[in-house]
Amino acid sequence: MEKMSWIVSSQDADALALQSYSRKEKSLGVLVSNFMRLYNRDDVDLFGIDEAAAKLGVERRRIYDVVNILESIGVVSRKGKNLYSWNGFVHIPRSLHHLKEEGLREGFGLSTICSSSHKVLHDDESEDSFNLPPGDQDNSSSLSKMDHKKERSLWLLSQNFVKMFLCSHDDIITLDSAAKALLSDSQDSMHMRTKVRRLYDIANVLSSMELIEKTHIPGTRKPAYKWLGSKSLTEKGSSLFNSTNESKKRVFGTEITNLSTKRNKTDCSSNYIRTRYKKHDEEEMKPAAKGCYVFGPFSPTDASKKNNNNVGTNNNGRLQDLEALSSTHKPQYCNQDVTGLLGYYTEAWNKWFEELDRK
DNA sequence: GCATCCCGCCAGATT
DNA sequence: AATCTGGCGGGATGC
Repeated sequence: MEKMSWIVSSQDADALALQSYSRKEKSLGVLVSNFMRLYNRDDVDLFGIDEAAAKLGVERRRIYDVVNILESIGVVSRKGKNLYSWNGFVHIPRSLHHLKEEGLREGFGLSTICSSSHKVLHDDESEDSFNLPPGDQDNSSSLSKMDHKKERSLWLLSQNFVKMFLCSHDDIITLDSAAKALLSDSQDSMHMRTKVRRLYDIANVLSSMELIEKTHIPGTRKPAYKWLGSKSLTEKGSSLFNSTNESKKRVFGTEITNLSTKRNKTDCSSNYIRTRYKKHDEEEMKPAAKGCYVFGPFSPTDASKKNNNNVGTNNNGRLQDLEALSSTHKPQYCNQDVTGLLGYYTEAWNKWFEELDRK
């Protein structure tokens, strides 16, 4: 077919200008951040892969990556086909406790930076099957094929990576050393590469959750990760993903990810929802109060705060504030789902205030 | 030129 | 048979 790419309409040119690919915007870390914003709310119980993918504007495949890693630390758990339950941050300390005990039993307490020879967990060794996907929990005579697959799963790799931090005395671990340690005997360089790739994925997610942090081996340029731990996890759960304390390293969560062009193959037919959050908009959407996360970024509390400043405001004032708030933010949301969500909440607030008014 | 890791193919599992 | 899951590694992007 003839190429006519030099003849472009101004619209096309605009489209092209918008299509500058940014790898960072599409990172798993950003996705997790957005995922948290979407689901880290009291009123979320179950969610589906499809739904999450659509709302976050990414392919299903990426959601699998995220939920597998989140499941490894208990934030979500698989309930069935295309169905996960949202457990939230409160489950992390318990999961970490489990992982630590399990890890100690399995010999994860050895040094990991230099040594690469401690035994790798095979899943059937863990009696305690916390968070195992349903269906994996019962068959004790598990098939070796299954074990083989499980052994290579992101879920298990993530758990083992966390165990290394929890059980060893090294608070800094390189992905290389982790890969070696978790690769047991195989020194195959291809396996190593693959394992390291997966560890990057996991590290991105855990970094985004501020469980670990990228750093360097002291005195060298060698990149490594440091365990930040579960300190104030509950506080994190309430504030980490509401934009008040974003990571400085990467501007995680400032934009819905994976919305612009694909990396190479120009799939123009892609019907991904294209969305763009603006940092300053989010900054205006602060949580209700420290440690009191109610509605996530869509919290109505800004409105009520405004009210409090307005001595003697009536509900009309509240509604006006709400309308002002909604009109301030609404145009910024290009993602139909998110906009829909905002609309839903606005409507809910309106109803709530009307109710209050009547009373 | 190495570090990072997105992307989507496709095999295997599940319904 | 259709659909869901998710391991895997090519190769693009970042630094």
